[in-house]
Amino acid sequence: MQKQPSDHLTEYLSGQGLKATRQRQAILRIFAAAGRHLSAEELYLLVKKTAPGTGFATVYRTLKLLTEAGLADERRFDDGVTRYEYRASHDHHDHLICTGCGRILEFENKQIEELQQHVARKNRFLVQSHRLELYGLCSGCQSKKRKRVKEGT
Amino acid sequence: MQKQPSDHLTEYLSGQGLKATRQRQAILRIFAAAGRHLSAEELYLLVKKTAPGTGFATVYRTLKLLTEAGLADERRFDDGVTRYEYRASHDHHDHLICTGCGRILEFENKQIEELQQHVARKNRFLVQSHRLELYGLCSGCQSKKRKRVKEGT
DNA sequence: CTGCATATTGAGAATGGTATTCAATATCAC
DNA sequence: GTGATATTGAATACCATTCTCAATATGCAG
Repeated sequence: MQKQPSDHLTEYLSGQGLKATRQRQAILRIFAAAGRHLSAEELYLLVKKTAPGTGFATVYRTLKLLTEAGLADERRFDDGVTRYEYRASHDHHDHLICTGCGRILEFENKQIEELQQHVARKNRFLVQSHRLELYGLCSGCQSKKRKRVKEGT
Repeated sequence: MQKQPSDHLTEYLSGQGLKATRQRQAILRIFAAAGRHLSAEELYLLVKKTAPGTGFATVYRTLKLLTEAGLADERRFDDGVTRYEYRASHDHHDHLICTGCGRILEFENKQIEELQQHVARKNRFLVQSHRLELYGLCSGCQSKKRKRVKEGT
């Protein structure tokens, strides 16, 4: 049987002398099930449906906790809101962000990573982390734009 | 004679029906002379030395204005503060950011840009802009760290 | 050069996301 | 179960950014 996210969390918590509360378990479950980039606010709204008593601060703090536990990644794109991404087993990846509809696509490119290391070495720089984001229009928003142009709106 | 930043600004302003005020001219001059990434706060402190009456809101608004006029670039790194960079003639570039001392190095890599386009095409994505930041330790901070480890502090 | 319409300024206050405080409560080792 | 202590939820603090508004500066028309 595979290790569940909840096991991972429980382990981390007991290792740190922290407690596995009802709220933390619920938040993790809902966060993992959502399977997309969520802000604290968005997750809070989801959590409230199932567990109405849960406070915003708890959701907020739990997201930080999950990040420390390695179960989530913090992402700050250009709109000033911090989003969290559930970290399944998949590797590091970067993002394509549609400025039209806000959609977020993921990608991975080994060659780019290698070139980054190359750049770092040239500057005697030791890379701890990186972020690469491409902002633009997804295929859907490109068609919409073409249509608008054609119709002259 | 080369076109000066102030000319560029004046042109932009009159084109938009805006006014070339004392404050805007002073802010641009000081910003251009600083030649590094500055937050609104930092620039405000610099401007106050020469032109004490100038308000923070004006510095802030002028930085937005310079960005629209193409004389500045807005950068948001991971510390939550927006920084502005004077746009001289040099091309687009990306950043190495030292998590030890906050130092910012710049780099440019054509191959990475090409690979980004390749990734975009594969996803039928039309890139409008991108950001690539490498976070880590500059050579100075690496030595400091080694020293600390050696001394066991 | 003068007057006028209007863009701009500066101070302060509003905003909005993030982070903390604190008394009440839940957790868990014993 | 009991007690020490981590956690919760509500409210509040924080802080960069943005807006408001009355006073002022700008620049065009005449």
